[in-house]
Amino acid sequence: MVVTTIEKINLFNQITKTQVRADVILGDCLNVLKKLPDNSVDLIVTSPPYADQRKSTYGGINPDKYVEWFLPISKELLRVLKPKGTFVLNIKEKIVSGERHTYVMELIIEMRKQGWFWTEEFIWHKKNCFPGKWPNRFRDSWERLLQFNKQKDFNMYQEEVMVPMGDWAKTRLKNLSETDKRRDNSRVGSGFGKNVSKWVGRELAYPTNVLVMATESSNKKHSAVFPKELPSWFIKLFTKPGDVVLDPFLGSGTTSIVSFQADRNSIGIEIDEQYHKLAIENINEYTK
Amino acid sequence: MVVTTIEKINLFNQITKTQVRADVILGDCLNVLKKLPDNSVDLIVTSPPYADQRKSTYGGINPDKYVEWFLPISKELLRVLKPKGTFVLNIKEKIVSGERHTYVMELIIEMRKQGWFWTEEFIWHKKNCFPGKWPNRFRDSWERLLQFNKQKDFNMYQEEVMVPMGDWAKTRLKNLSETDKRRDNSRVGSGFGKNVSKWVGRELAYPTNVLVMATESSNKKHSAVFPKELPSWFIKLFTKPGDVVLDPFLGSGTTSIVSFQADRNSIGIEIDEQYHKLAIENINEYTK
DNA sequence: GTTCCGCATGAATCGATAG
DNA sequence: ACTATCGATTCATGCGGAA
Repeated sequence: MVVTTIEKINLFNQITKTQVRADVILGDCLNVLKKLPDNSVDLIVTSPPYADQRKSTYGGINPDKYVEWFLPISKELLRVLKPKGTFVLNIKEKIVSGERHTYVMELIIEMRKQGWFWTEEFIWHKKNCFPGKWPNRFRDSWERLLQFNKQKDFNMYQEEVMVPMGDWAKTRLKNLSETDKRRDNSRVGSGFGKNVSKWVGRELAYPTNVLVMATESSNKKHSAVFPKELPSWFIKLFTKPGDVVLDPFLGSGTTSIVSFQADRNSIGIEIDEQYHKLAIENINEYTK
Repeated sequence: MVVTTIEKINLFNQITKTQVRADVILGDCLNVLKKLPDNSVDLIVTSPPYADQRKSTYGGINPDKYVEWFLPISKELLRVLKPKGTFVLNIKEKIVSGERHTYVMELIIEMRKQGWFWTEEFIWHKKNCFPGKWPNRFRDSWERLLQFNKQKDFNMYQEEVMVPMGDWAKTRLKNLSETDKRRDNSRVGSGFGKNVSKWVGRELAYPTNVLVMATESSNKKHSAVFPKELPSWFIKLFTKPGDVVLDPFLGSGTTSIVSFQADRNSIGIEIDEQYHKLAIENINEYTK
């Protein structure tokens, strides 16, 4: 368990003392979740092991058993989430004997029966997807980001993720070249809102439900499951400083890192001892 | 019914006579489909009315009745499709009382029970999507393009839709040439010749399963459901000249136009008399 | 310091081979 | 026949070293 206190200077040049906790818990998420109190988490953002992936740590969940495996977990997540909180689930179906498996479709239907609202489906467009060539399909360059809520009324801070829309963007969109039509080079709607202050005075636009982000594959130290921008974007969108973010499948610690950096408390659960250790190392490194 | 004969000069400068038919049929697609013979269509590409859309023509299908309404149609489509043919379904779920409806999820599951293979889900990323702002969601800038097949083995002509590579391609090509020269000077190495020849002159890459295309908003005459590039892309990918393309919800005639332009026969079915008339007008205009 | 270039590295999938 | 493992395929990205 990691508990940290930091001092930060906020955007208005006022010195504030912010106490931010980053708890990294070793254990099976279902058991750990049962110990968390009701209505205590503002945002759950996670990327659970996909079917037949991460066999070493999760034993490789069979696609046919995936829904059955996940439903008890989502039930606990529903309990610990605050009424106005949000659950963002990063997932993609595997190909089984030449066709897409339907476990994600079934999961959505079953989670609604549990009481979840399926508010939206964002698309994560991975520009640098895995290479390969097959006779019957192209490379898979997108994943689902399913937004679930406990009720229709939830917290959403849209202004925090606005993206710059300069004149160049308008011109580009007007005069789409042949290449532009085929390839995505535009940053609008990509979810990049890093230095919004730099763009003050320019025109800002709301993003769409398609996020264009590259994976961080080249980082040798820790093979990040998803790029930091991804949880960071949802944290800015669905929480405010001081809120609590939960990731029941923490992996290498990405969610905890970006939560800490954004002054949000976080709870990360990881079943694998090696990943748990790695997560703590990464958090300490990125939050020095 | 429109029957047309055109003369074309093909790539080898040999004058050939190509007979391409574009049949545009007025009627309810379920009734018309029943008259089509088994295993006669190479590609079905369509954008059916979404739930509660086009109320005037289809009476506004209730989201809860959508699957029930579509299944008899998809059953006929399965029958008329050739064994190695493909069905591309452009669809997106509507928002019902604040959340995404699950009729598309249910449709996929039910169509598999009918015998369809759900091979892949392409994403159509609409860069210039409909403007607007809502307190609880962003603009919807993507739609599903569901690929269904009759069997695991189907026709696919991947080379027809290759896209230009990134800038690094030139560098890579240059380097390969350098390497090739060095190898030629230093050693005989018969095995290397093949590899190099594969890359020479190659500046194209295979696309992914995310299509970035802008909608055609400029045309005032008819609010086109999808841009011509969309059916055109799938026609090139899944058929060859002389094949038969079917669109059971033709609308303003886009599928027939691009089929004709690509030397594919087409069958378009449209229930609404005004749209049927418009489709014929558009086809005649674009194929002069 | 910049910019440029080479290089390793992926939540992959298929088909062939082996047990 | 059915499952398990392995090699081949392929391209955007960021890092590190070099000019």
